[in-house]
Amino acid sequence: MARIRSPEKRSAILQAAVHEITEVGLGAPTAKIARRAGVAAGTLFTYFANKEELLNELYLELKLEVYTRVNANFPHKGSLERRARHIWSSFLDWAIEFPEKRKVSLQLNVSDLITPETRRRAAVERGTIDTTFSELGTRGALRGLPAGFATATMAAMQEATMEFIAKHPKQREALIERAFQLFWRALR
Amino acid sequence: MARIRSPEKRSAILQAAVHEITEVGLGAPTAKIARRAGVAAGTLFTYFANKEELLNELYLELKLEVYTRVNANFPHKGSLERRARHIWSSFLDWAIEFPEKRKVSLQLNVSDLITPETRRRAAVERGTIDTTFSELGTRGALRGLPAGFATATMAAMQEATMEFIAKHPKQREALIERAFQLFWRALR
Amino acid sequence: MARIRSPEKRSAILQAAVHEITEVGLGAPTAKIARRAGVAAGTLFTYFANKEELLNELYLELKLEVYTRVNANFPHKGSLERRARHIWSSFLDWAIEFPEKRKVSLQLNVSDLITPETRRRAAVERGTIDTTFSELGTRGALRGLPAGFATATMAAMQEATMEFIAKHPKQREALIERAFQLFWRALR
Amino acid sequence: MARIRSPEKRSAILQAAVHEITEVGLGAPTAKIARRAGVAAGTLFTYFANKEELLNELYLELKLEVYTRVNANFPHKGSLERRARHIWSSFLDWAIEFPEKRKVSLQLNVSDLITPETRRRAAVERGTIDTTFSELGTRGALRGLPAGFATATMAAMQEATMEFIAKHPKQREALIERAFQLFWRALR
DNA sequence: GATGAATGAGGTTTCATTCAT
DNA sequence: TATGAATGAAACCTCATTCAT
Repeated sequence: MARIRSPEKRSAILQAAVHEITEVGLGAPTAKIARRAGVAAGTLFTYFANKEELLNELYLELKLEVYTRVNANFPHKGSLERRARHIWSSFLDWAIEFPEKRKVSLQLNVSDLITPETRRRAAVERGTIDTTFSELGTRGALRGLPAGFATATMAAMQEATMEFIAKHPKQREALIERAFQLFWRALR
Repeated sequence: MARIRSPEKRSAILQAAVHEITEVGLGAPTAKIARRAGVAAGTLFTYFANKEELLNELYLELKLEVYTRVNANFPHKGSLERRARHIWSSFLDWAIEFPEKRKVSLQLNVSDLITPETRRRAAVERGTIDTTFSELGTRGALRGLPAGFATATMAAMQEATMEFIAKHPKQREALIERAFQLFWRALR
Repeated sequence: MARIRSPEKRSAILQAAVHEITEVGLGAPTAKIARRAGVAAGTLFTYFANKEELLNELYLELKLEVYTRVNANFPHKGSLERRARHIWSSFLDWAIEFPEKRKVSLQLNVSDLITPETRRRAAVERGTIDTTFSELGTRGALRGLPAGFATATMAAMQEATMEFIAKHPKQREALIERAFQLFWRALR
Repeated sequence: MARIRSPEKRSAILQAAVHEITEVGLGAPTAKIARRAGVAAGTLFTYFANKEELLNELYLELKLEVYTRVNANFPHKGSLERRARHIWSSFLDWAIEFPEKRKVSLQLNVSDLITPETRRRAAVERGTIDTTFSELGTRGALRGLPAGFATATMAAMQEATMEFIAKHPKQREALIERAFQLFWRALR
């Protein structure tokens, strides 16, 4: 493997994996992923040692993509609420813009194929988010609860929100804001 | 009369499925499930037409098990908060008592193998819960949000709670109560 | 097995076998045959030791049914042509009346499951037909050809005739007669 | 470039199928066919999408092989009888030379696995034969009978002939000629 | 005798991965 | 490096037959 010859092909494979997994789940055949990516079946294995590695890389890629979103235009100097709201909407915007990616991310999350090591590497990149939330955790409602509870709660409430936005896309903006208010009221 | 189809065997298969799926995911081989249930490979198919049906029935079984829990000792005449707290703790108790079942339930949830029909049948059994939550939905914080948002939010926050209880089993009772307070404060 | 308890059930099974084999070929499951016959899967095996025996018996039954037809009203004292014509039409009438039986008979014929012994037993019952045809064989066109050639030729030409009658049922009578004339002209 | 799909392997599989089907019928396992062809079980499916396709292709292959025989040295300018006799003997020569192929062809013929489309494609290739026989059909004995009756009759009488040649191989040439005379006398 | 659940060998097909080209 | 044919283990499922009831 060593040096990767074509980053485009690598991306195409990951992209194709998202589509295929959306359609048929994690059991999606590597051959189909390769075909959709426009490469030969064997080529996939010059970019990823095996299917498990492909899925782990995909998991990482998706997480990083989200974190990149959050970090863009992050209001480092804003109030806690302002920063929390930024994280909240960045996440949701991404999830709404790429529903397939979100779905795949969910599947990978519950799967045993993603190694602890991969999960650790993903966590490392969450810097900004964690900073904000650890600040939240020391305050009021969350005091005494384990660190990370806020993040988990947010993730959880976002799930609920996304589900409803999927069903009522027109009310999107209102739903995002109303849901954030619930979230914020709970944690404040 | 021939031997009659035994509910015990059916249960054993579902039980075995929970174990196997916990270990290797939804790809768990039917042959292994059968072996673990103590029946021949072919016998599994006299109880479930095919793997998909097995998984759908398992999904239903798990959901019903939870709902049965919730309905036991349900304080029909209690205050809204009292009823919400009952639902909250029943759910969590079950999830904590049977972590494998919860894990499998999660996997099935995100899987495309569970048909809309199965999901509908499961939803039908949620009577008590829905009544309570629809009452919640007409009030304060949730007014104007789609019906069902409360349920989804609870489910979501419970996910977060369970995750932490799994990591800190000793603080179980405290976590359940603290998390409920967050939840209640958000929705009230 | 010994004494057969219910000839009706035996018949029902053979009848059901005809239907099932018509639909899915000789691979028709014994379980389906049994169900269609209105008996349990296991019951089939009290009437026939195994599937092979069932098929052999079916083969025999079908052959005997045809021979019975031919023997009914057989013009023992008619001319050779008259007798040949009787055989010709009896056969065709049966095949047209029971196209499913004919189809199954064909399938069994080319199958290796029918033992030489069964074929021999069937042949034994062909008395009248063979007498007529052996008479034919000593004459004109067939002299010097192996005994049985006439029968085979008739069977073969009837195949052709049936195929066309199946497609043009209205011309049935005319086709039967025209085809017989061809046959007769050839052998005379 | 990777290894290219080899026509030899494809042929080997079809050839192996002929042997296996001769021995155990259309239920012959694909695994055995593959082994006999000297390829891995999975390889069979890179040449044929599934067993049904394999059988359909085999049917086609066998038919085409016969038609190729008939077309070789076809006496396009010969008399009608001369051309009919050529068809007659070409067919029989092939059937006698490759009794296994003939047997398999018979099995496929009565099987429901061969699609109408495949049968149509096979029919398309029968050009020369059909021309000759349609000419026959307009004459004497066959006038008024559906087109194709001559072909069917020939096929049928050849069946009878082959059966006898199989039992009396020494009289082969004589039988072929005598049988043709019967055929010709009938249709003339 | 009748039943139909139970069995497990065996069938077809899929698929991650290898490797000749 | 890229290709895709080749591999063969393993998956799901079927089915003739047995046997407890």
